[in-house]
Amino acid sequence: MGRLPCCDKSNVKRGLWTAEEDAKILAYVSDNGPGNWTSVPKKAGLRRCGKSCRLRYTNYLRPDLKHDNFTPQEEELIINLHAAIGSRWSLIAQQLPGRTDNDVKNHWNTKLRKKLCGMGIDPVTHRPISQILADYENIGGLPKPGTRIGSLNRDLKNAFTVKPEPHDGISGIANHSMMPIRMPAGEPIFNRPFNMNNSNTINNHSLLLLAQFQAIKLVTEASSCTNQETIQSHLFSEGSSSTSSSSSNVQVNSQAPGSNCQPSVPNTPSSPFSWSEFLLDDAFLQPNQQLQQDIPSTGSVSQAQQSGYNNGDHMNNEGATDIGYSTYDYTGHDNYATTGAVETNHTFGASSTSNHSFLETMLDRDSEMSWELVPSLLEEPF
DNA sequence: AACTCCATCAACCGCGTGCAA
DNA sequence: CTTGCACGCGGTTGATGGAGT
Repeated sequence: MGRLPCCDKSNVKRGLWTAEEDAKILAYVSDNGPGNWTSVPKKAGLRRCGKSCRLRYTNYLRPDLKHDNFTPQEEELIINLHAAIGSRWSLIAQQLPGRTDNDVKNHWNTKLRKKLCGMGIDPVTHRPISQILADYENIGGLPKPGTRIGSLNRDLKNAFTVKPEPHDGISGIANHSMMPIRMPAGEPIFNRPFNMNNSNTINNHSLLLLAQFQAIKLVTEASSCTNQETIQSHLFSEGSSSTSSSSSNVQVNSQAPGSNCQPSVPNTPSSPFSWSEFLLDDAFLQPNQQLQQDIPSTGSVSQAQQSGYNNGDHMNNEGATDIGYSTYDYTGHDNYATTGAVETNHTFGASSTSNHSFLETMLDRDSEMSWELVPSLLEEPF
């Protein structure tokens, strides 16, 4: 019961594109506009899969694309957004005019991840590697050899072998190299000790969302600053948050090593979240150590509420997005839409509507989160 | 010079989602 | 309500070229 192939693989050319093929695509698009990709190969006289044509155009031939190196500002934005929303490359790319999700993803995987490792920061959790290791020691000794902690194994080599580069694209961040990335004062749920025995927690799935919300808020606040130093002080300094008080009403005393904002969490309400899914590779975690999920969600997000994400997540053919949140401009610059169409400019930090909009996008994937919990968790009204 | 290793990035793949029939 | 199609997304692969030995 496999999925049918999108085209006759034996009859299509694969591999790198020639200038001639590029010209055919461009000619087709200039005549007909982008879209209807399945019929493009036939109409344009190409022996390529329609999907491949779309990819070639959107990732390489689109006239608005930049092909030069990423600037330090772009790199910093990518890192900040990755810390906030994880590997949602298309969302991140929308904040970077002229960059595609593929560009951003490749740049992250080949450059930024290694740079963070070299700075002693785990690129998955955006936490100091030393702190992650310390947390693991706290929960019962060092992991067995071969055990994966976040992206530690994958990047361990890089962490110790990264060479200094003459042009450090993220030098501003590198200045903070061994400084822990601090969540807003009082709610450093990423920084809190990982206590496997304490079951007095809210829904663990919600914890991850809370972490994301806080990170999003943080990035938003930072992005609203115009001056680089202030941005960094928001992101890396102690006590620089708007969520100022400690999170006293909810015990948030666990964290998800390796989980970050790209949790490999089942997103269906019917499949309960378990820590073991985050710690799948961590053989030393015994089943009976899994945290309990002892608080049922109240007022879960409805399907209607959730629909925002799925509509807005996808770019339309013109590269413009459907709903407000995704055109929010973290950098404070003009919104990006490849056709030049600009939608209403929402300000995430200043608009409760857009806050909700953004949260809806997260809640769509993580629908167990209770809306009522959000303000109290953040201790700040939306 | 020959070979191996590694980084980069374009391209591919499978899956999820929206939508129309 | 179901089905099939089109499209977009994110993870992964593989070709290529440069660096190192």
